[in-house]
Amino acid sequence: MEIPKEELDERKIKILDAIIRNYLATGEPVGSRTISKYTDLNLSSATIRNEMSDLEELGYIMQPHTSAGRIPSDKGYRFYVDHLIREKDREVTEMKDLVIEKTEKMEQVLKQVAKLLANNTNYATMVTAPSYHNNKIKFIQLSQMDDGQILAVVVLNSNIVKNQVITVKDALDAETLLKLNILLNTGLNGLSLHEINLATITRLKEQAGIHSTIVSDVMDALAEALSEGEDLQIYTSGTTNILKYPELNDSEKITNLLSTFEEKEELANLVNSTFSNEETGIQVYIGNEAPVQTMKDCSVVTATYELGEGVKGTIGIIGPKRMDYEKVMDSLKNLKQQLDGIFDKSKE
Amino acid sequence: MEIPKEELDERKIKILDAIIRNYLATGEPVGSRTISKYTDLNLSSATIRNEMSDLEELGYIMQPHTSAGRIPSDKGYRFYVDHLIREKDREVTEMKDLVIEKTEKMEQVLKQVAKLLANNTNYATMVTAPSYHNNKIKFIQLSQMDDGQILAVVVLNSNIVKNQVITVKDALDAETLLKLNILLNTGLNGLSLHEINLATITRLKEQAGIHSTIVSDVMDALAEALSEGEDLQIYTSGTTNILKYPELNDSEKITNLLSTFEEKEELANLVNSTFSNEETGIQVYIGNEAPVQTMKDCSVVTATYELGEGVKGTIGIIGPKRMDYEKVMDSLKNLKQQLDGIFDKSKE
DNA sequence: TGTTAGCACTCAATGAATCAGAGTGCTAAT
DNA sequence: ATTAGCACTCTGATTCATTGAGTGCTAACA
Repeated sequence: MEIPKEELDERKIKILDAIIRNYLATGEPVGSRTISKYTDLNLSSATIRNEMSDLEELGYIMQPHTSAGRIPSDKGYRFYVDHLIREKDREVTEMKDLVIEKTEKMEQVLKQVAKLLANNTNYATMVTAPSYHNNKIKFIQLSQMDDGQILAVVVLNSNIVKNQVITVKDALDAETLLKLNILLNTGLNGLSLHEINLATITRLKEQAGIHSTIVSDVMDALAEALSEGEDLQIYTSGTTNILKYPELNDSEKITNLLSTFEEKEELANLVNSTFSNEETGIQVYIGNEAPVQTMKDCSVVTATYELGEGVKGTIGIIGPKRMDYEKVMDSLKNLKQQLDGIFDKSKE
Repeated sequence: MEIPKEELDERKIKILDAIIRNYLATGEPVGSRTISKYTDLNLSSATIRNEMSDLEELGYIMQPHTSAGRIPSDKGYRFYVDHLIREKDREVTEMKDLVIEKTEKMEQVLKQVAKLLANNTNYATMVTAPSYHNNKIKFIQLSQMDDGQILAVVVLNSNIVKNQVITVKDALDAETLLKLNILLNTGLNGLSLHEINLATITRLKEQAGIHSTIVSDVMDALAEALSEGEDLQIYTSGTTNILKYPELNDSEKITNLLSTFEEKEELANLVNSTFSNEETGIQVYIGNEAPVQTMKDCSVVTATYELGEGVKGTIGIIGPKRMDYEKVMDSLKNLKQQLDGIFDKSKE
């Protein structure tokens, strides 16, 4: 990926660049005459035609039909994204609107992010809540709620709170409850969720003695409360934006896409495969590269943000292949930074 | 509404009925010949034509264009819904799929309901969480989470749990916390949310003495935690179903409709105006009757369910005007009953 | 050898013209 | 009051010609 492919000389690259930029701007196939004027290399349309013919043979561009101009192929877009995008530092003014309002509720923040991004880009967006896997238990509290019902509250390191109601045979007296609370807190505090293994659990049960069944119940509840998070909170926004792009505006495509957004399960694939990847933390899927079949006519750009200690979430933008990659990647980079920081702020 | 309008004699009603039923089934404008065969009254198409001409003049049906059959007008649909739908007891078999799985989480249940209903009807659906207004406080618990942070947990009568993190200047010792907990619980338990007035609050503060500021904080937190519910939780499902109906399948309409579903704010109007209304608890909006402008080409059927003691929520179905009103109303009745019951069950 | 002018050719998009079919409204007969 | 019959209207599908953008190729040129 490092070496600009040898198969393309300077001039071809310039032409390819011009074609793609022009197409991104207009959405129309671009012809040789246009390029002949648009670029600074002073060449006649005929020469451009020859070059374009080569570029097509190499697979970077294609014709919708014989007598039309050229549009970029997936390979073309890929080349553009990998080599042609300038890392120009865009004025930050434009990003002003992307300032996240500070709120207590994680959920609110994420919804806000999705919305903001959708409005700002005119594409569809998704944001996932951070995964809890590496999150640590900060605090556990059991309280008697009712005869026969106990409320278990678990607070995780990033101030995420989970509740679970446990039904027990007989009410516990205050003293026992206090003991259990202390037991659980000393036993589990500071553990990350997958550090709670069988050994930990049996040890707790032993210590609980006569009340070991309660401990079991609590562990079950804990598992359930947290596995609820497992099936992944995903917030989407601006899904109707995709209706704006004629190349996607076909009844079947729209149904498929919108369904994918509504069901959300599929989107998890995007998230799962998006982890990893290089220093920038931003990943671009063009057409079929995306791990979600229904998005084969789209491009997807994702970023992962991190709330400290491996607690990660994903932001994604879904739009037509001819999306404004530069702007989108910039917006994501910007938001990613803000989100990376938000944890510390919310702590203070 | 009681008296079948005198302007329609027996025969006209029969014909209108036939036209509407036929149109609901096919979606095509229906002509005189069709009616002439479809009904048992043995009349020639010519006679039907005369009657249809009358019906049109009276505003019950209309022609998309001169040489087409007739379709029902809003007034026609209204008449149909009010007078023509038979209260036949539909086999319950068909409803089998509509059994709600019992789950602890209210949120899960509601999402499930929306989905179930959407799959079953092929229309778009919405379900709102019950409003808390008349819900009573069951239990409050403050716990020390961290230095400077207190976790407040509030459980409402219907087992809805809300958390709020409170930041305080200095940590409280266990004893004080216990006192505050007792104070709050004895002071607020069993009160519905709007029963907490200034008098209650000042009394609490007095009793708290030196810690009155904490009480203030708690009340603020309480307000915030519960007002979050105010901006109305609405779950939608099957929104892409509306793409299936050609009469709605027009780019602009779709954008508007889907946006309404995504934004959700507008949907609140449906909910607010849907309260009240007669014994069945089911309400039908046809076209412009709906309090949401974007739904002028749709019909909306809503039902309110009740989780005891005035804690109400709404279920709604949004589809084309030619929706299967009978089936929809039956489904809603069915679900409404199940939901009305679910509270008691989840208590046991 | 690379570049360019010129020309024939292709194809999508547009619009006019035509035609069939469904359905109506009206009139005259029963 | 009902019906048969017919002229009329309008939509939707089909065909056909026209236009214009853009290409590929060839031959001339620097």
